[in-house]
Amino acid sequence: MFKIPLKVRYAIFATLDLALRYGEGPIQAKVIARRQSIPARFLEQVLHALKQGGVVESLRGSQGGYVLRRPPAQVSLVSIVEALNGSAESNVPDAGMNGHSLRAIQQESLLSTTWERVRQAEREVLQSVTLETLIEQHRQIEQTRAPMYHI
Amino acid sequence: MFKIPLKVRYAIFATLDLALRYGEGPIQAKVIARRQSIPARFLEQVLHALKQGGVVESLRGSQGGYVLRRPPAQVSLVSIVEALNGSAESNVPDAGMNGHSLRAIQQESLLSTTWERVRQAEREVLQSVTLETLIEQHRQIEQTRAPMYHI
DNA sequence: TATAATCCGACAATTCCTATCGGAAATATC
DNA sequence: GATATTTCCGATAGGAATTGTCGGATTATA
Repeated sequence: MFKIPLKVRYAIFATLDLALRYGEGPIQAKVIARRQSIPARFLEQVLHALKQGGVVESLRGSQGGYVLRRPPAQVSLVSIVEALNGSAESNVPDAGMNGHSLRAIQQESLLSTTWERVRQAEREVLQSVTLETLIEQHRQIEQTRAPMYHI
Repeated sequence: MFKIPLKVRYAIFATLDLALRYGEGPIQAKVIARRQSIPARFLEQVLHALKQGGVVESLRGSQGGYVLRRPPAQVSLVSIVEALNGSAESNVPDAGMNGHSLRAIQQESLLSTTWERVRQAEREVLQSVTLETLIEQHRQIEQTRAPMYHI
């Protein structure tokens, strides 16, 4: 319905990469980028945001890298998405009262509860999906892929 | 959570404008634009999309304009939003199998059900809100606005 | 015929998203 | 310590999507 930025997908697959190796020590952004086909330099930024959002722990310096802060089953997609938005995302383009007429404000208040309900609905779905969930789905896909070969 | 394009708001307030005058004959795009503070020329395009989506009826020529195709209580926000998207909106940026590696396809299939659930959740909320709903909310806001004056 | 309106395609302007870059700071290893 | 590695951070380029404008064709009214 509404467009989901590529950044979100990158973040999910990066954390999923970490989840698949949870407990094996830090993993470098460069390595994740190669494995998940994500532009390395861009991924750095995404991971940085995830760190600020408390999803991921970073270890600087040689042999450093990133680690999930919590086990995969406790990392929901909401936390990932919200980490990227910095918990801001005001939805109203320029709420700074600039050229905003009284009408524009009234219009906002009329739809605000609807938008809030939409956001809440989105959140609930994303909350119900964790990295663990995705790992399971991943395994199932891997299994059902082999039989595909003799078609 | 995910950004809602301005176009959507324009469409909602334009149809709401029609809803408030439902049964009083066609209303010109120019008039709606002025009343709702929407760029006139841009609104034309939005209304055109709404017509294609079956939300609105258009009458060409002098004394023409736009009319809701159905009573306000039967026009939900989903129909408005979907009219704007032309029922397309593939969500995957470039599913044309171009440079899409096998990995990219697998990644998509892993998240596709989640995205589908998100879209469905969005749809359900938008389906539950009709122009009639908004008119009622509008009236309530109008009523509670007067008392605000002596603060 | 004159006027008023939608229709339609093209395109300009702007904003947002994606991506890249250079270098600073921190850390492990030797 | 010196060096290599890696995250951190700000700046900014590039590109795509959104937003907005324009000219004129078409359709209808009067």
